[in-house]
Amino acid sequence: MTDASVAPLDTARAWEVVLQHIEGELISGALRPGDHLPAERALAAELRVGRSSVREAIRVLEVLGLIRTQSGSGPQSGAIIIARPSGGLAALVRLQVAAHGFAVRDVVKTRLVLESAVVTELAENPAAELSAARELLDAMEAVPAPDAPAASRDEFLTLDQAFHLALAAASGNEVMAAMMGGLRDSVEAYVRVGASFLPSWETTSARLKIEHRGILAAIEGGDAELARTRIREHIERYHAETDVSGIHAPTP
Amino acid sequence: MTDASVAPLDTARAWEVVLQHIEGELISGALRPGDHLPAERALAAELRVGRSSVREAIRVLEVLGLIRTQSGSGPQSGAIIIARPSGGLAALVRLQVAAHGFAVRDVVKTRLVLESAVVTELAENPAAELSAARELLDAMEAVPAPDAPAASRDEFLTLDQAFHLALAAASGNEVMAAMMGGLRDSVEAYVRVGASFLPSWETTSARLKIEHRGILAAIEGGDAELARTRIREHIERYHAETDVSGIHAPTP
DNA sequence: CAGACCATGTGGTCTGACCACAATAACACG
DNA sequence: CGTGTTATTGTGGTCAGACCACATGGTCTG
Repeated sequence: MTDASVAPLDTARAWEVVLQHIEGELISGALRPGDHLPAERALAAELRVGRSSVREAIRVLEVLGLIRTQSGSGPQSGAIIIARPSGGLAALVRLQVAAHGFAVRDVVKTRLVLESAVVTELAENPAAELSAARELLDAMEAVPAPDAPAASRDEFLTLDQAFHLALAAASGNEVMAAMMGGLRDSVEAYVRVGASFLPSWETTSARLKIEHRGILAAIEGGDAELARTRIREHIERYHAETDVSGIHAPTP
Repeated sequence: MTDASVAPLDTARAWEVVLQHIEGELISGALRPGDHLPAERALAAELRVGRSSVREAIRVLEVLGLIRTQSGSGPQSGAIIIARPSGGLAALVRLQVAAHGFAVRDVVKTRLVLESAVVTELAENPAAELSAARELLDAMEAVPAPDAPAASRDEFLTLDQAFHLALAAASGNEVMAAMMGGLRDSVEAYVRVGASFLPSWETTSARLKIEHRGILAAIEGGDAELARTRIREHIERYHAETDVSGIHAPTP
């Protein structure tokens, strides 16, 4: 048994050792998406660190969206390398916005830049697979919006986000897709609050549907310039309408 | 004392409770950059969770670049909210690349999109403060590059990155600056490896200097289109030259 | 008054012990 | 012989307590 508490020997904290070990195995290809990480206890023994240190590294990987953990037994249990990235960026951006107070304006601006690039890419690539986006638009039409109970508003907003993400996914650039998702999530709260203050949700949602169709049409028509213009107006108008800059924190 | 092991009561894991608690205090403004988090033991007692759960949350925040931890005593010890965000995105992207979640190509592409937006913004805004970028270019000229010992190469690359970040900072959009920095950092390793394989570093660095001057000149001349073209060629050419896509893993 | 010296508080780590859960193996019973 | 039930095993999730190394600040001594 190793003597207890041998922390600052190598300057690298124990959990960093674990993290670097796993990263190394990812780079070398010893670990690939779908693979299981060794059990926490086994990893701890292998690397000669405490299980708590292993857990701290595992936690980081989980939040970063690299692995998924599941207790219990069987093939689905343990820590599994996730193939498709998700969540991590959203959590990061959300927390950075919360902590450092990134201006919502800057977040929206950045998102606009990315979305413009996405639609440009799609418009210039006729082979783009847009059926997913199309289906989401159909689903949006189907949302019951009689007089907009909060539930249907939320459902619509969810579909709205899914539409934008579908476009990003269609572009094939997962980095951009993940970033867009993260940026959108981080201003999500503001959007939902703002949406509840709209004079007429029915009017707004109808306009949003039209704008979405317009964006998709521009892409399918191969008109990148038009697609850029429309996505810009779509985002800018929406955030102008749902502006809640005077609400933020209840500064008395 | 609370009964030991009361995990799946509320469906939220203990460390998530801690994370959400801290996030809430960030959003509400109770915690601001520069503030100290409560001591781990105190936080654990307050939230009725184990210290290890608190540590897992702290670890996540640290990797995400939100806090800095320092053992010992005094004003500099403990977990402190970091003022300027850094590192987090780079770590995330780097690990995602390692896990094959992101392609380096996509990372570079995304960076290109952001940088294009930055130079466009700068070119269209005559009031932009570019003195920092200018000074960095002067510093680059001064780097002794006789026959490029590795040290001067590294120094040059550092200044190179600083130049790009200075442009982003000048645009005033912190989100974009943070993302650009993170993306650049995440491919840093690839860049440095590639740079060591260049046939003639002297030639390359001379070209890079010229390109940098050209970008800055286009911005100062208010020619957004030209600035975009130049930044694109700058980045694309560089990554074409330092392409190490065939190196990666020694797939036998 | 200055320097040495402990007391204190902090993160960092390890160990050992539970719990809840899911899959599987072993078993008993009709 | 088949089938349903019951241990067994292995996993993450959590907690509690114990050290260590370190930095600080007050206290004590020469």
